[in-house]
Amino acid sequence: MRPALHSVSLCTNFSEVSSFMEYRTKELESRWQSWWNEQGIYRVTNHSGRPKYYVLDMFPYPSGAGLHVGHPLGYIASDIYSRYKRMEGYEVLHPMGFDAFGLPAEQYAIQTGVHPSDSTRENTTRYRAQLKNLGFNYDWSREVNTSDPSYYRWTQWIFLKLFDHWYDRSTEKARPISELKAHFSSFGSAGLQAASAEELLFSAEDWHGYTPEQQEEMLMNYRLAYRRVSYVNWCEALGTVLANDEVKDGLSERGGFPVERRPMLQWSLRITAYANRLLDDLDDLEWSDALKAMQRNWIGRSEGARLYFPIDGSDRQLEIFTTRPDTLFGVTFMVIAPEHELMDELTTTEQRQAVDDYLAYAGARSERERMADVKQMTGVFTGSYAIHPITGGKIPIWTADYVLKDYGSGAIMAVPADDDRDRAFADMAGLPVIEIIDRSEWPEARREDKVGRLIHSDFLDGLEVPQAITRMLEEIETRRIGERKVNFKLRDALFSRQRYWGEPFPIMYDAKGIPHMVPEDELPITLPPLDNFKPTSDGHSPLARVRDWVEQPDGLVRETDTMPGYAGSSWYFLRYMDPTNQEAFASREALAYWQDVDLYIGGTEHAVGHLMYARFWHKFLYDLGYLPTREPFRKLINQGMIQGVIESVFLLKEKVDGKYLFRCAGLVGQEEMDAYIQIPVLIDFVREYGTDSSYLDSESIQRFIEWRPEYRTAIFECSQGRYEDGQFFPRKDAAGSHLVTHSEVGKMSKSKYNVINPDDVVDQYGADCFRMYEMFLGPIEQSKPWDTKGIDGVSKFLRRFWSLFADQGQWLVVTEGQADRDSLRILHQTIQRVTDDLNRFSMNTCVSQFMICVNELKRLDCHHHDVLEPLVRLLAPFAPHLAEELWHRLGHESSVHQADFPKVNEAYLVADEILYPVSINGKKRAEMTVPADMDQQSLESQALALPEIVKWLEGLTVRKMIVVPGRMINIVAG
RNA sequence: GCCGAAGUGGCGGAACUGGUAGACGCGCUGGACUCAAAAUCCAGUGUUAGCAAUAACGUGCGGGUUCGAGUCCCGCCUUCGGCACCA
Repeated sequence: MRPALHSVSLCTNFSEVSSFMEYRTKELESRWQSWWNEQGIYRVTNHSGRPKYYVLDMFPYPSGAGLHVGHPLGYIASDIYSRYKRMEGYEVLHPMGFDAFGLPAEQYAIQTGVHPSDSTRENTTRYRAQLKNLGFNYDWSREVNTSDPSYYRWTQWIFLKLFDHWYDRSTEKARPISELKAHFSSFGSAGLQAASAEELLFSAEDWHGYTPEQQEEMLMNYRLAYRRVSYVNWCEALGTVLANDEVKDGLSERGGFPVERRPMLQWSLRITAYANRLLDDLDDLEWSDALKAMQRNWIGRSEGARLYFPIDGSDRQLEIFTTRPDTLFGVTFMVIAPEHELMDELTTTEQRQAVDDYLAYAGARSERERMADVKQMTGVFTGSYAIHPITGGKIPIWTADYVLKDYGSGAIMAVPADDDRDRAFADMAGLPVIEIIDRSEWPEARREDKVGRLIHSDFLDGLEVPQAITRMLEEIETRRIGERKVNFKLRDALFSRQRYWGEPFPIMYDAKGIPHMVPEDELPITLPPLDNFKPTSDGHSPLARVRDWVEQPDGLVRETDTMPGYAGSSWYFLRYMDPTNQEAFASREALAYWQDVDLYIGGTEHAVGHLMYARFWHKFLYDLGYLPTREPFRKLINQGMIQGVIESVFLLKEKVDGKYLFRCAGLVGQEEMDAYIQIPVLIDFVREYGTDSSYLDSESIQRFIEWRPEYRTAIFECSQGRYEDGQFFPRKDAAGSHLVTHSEVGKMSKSKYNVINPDDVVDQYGADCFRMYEMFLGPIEQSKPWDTKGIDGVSKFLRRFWSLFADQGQWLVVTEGQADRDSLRILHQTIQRVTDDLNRFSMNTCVSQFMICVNELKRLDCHHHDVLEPLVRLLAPFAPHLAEELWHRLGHESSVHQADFPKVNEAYLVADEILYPVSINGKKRAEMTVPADMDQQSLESQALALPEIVKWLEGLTVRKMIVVPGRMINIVAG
């Protein structure tokens, strides 16, 4: 074998000869990053002859804090997979962009006066640099930014389409408002099956008799983007309305300010129209069952009946929804939500005062308070009665806040005998209970089990619950007192925000308040310049202050609210397909080519919010004929979080002699924890960070004090003595101070001072090493704590990989000629394992296999070109820089990322010999190595002849032999 | 409370369809090289007993199915994530 010394001149910008032997990450990685950039190897076209594959990352909100090591986990996995797919021959769309509108930039602007567009630009620049530093194969020419007018022009355009369409339930499809008007004009509401807030009944004559304003108001009942008065989460401190998923425990998710409920005229999106399809189409998606369950849960479909209870002394009736129509004879009272539209009408003069007091009380209660005392029932009698639709009996109507305005019809029939909440309320209010279900045969059963026999229920008596439900549903329909109904927990999505930093609505109002669409050719409606970002005192967006923007020459005024964060993120995956198109959000050609996202990787935090809205918008655009697919994201993987270790020190709540006292965690007992506050410490100060014994020594206490000067005079009580005023006073003859810190695994966040910046890791170990280490940590879906110590193993692996090519101060040591069988076997085993594991997104075991392979090749002292060349291609998706370097050193001039992915040759996997474990009654007792083609009989006899087996079988009879070819032999004896 | 996921060495984790539990890496121990250190290389490392060969035990707990269970079934416990007065 002769060493093949490939010419150095192949690598053009090579200056130093010595670097040929040394693996120096920094120079090598930046060199290849710029080369890829110059060569444009990650550019994709919309008309390649190759099959397409679309790999998408959830794009980030560019916060001021920058990326930490947790963010790139999913990006690395998608980068590896998209590189693999490209090498497999696909045209791979793998883009990145920024979800750049949002509250933090606006809050920052209020605090500092820095315009959100400036801070956002700065943050995106930083993010982009951090991402590029990791060597991702994004096609940056397709970058999108939701706050860019050329992007949000199309967000506004989609909004106009939503405004201009309604949902036809008979065809399960969105249709233009013009067709709805035509229907009203000819037939009134007759024959219409539409998604709407309420069912309106009117004739064509009625329609023609309405004023334009009245007509417009009726259309609002059907539009997919519509205005309504809704009770919203009003946050005084932020001066804005928050979405349900932006409120946590009655406080704003960001900032933790109190939130109250307040009525406001708001834009909403009629996502409920799509509830059925959003639910049904989940079945075909390759999402985790857990995630699908979350979405199903959120949609919350339930089957039951809608019933109408006449109101005593009125021609109105009370609509209720129930999943248990069989319990109708057990109704002893009705409850309406405090916000119910009939509230005023139902309140009698005698009860007026009591009701008003209650409404004031309920309205002032925050979500948090309501949640805090779930079991505490409150409510008052309205004074009115409903008529039981079958028995004709009078039933009192109460109001209570355990009934929710937005679920069902905002009113219930209360059956205290069969519902815990109704029972609790009846007990509180002293209302009667009629037992209607005999559950004596099922003493353990609960209501949800739907078992038992009906009693005191007229024609239902003696029936089992399921039969009673069916029977009652029939009865309801024959008597025309209601109908079968499917109800959803899903609510329409609130779409207005009283903020500056979001998409303006392409809507103007005339003098009568009728909204008009801004013509398409006037889009985008851009945000006007502004320097005061505070909301107005009456809760309007700061845009309301910009008079010459709001008030148009023709007398129209602009909508001053802006769209919420999820507007831009609900369709960004489509824009990547054709990001610079001026004529459409994406060309038909591009949409036809890319179709949908094949693989979407992102965090679980968007499980219901973003993923639900994006599916809704996608389906809407599909209905309008713009998209060829029903669902946007075919396969979805949720990456876990990378957590940090939060290090904190115990500070005694009460000062000692006017001084703060910190005490070593080792000296604080469980039971006295309450006496201390935990102060997080910047992890840079902590010795043995992340371990049980992490501590601060004298020097790091000093740094801590410099960092938090308010503790300058504090006493630090350590296990070995006391640290005070810059001096350590040891107890007896103790050596040094050890203030043990408390370590717990938790979120990596700026406020916990435990953020690890990927740039620092890359600086020390290189991007390839960082990437592989993140993958090596464990399964992609699992959350796990970051531990910098373990990275040495991966770093060592990469250097060993390198040393297969250049070793011992020699030049390239790659040899030509026939490779030996052992080397080829480990190579092909690795190809097989890595390919399989890639396809099931088991990146951590890929890395392990690479390590096993390199260990083996080192052991075999293999430097064969025919082994190393495919290995470089195999490693390329994982360590793109290193692979590119070695690829070029092997004499190639084009990129390794455009080479073919190696294919396994099964011939090399066949082993000549097999090692069989031999067990007796399932316990392994011996091993034997035999030729791979040995037949079963010989295997059995050879196993029985093994000396260990003979010894163990003494005094036993062999009853049975189990031989699994290639795997194991088990002897059953007794 | 409901829904979902997961419990394996000192640590991160592996074990694909029920077939040698602990791959790979970290850490630790010992050794080589070195004046020394780092780096590198070699060996060992589940627990218990034993000088050892070896044996027993061992995948959260209790039971079951099976020749054989980390893997399947039944019942519990713990942790994490989501939802939470949903009629």
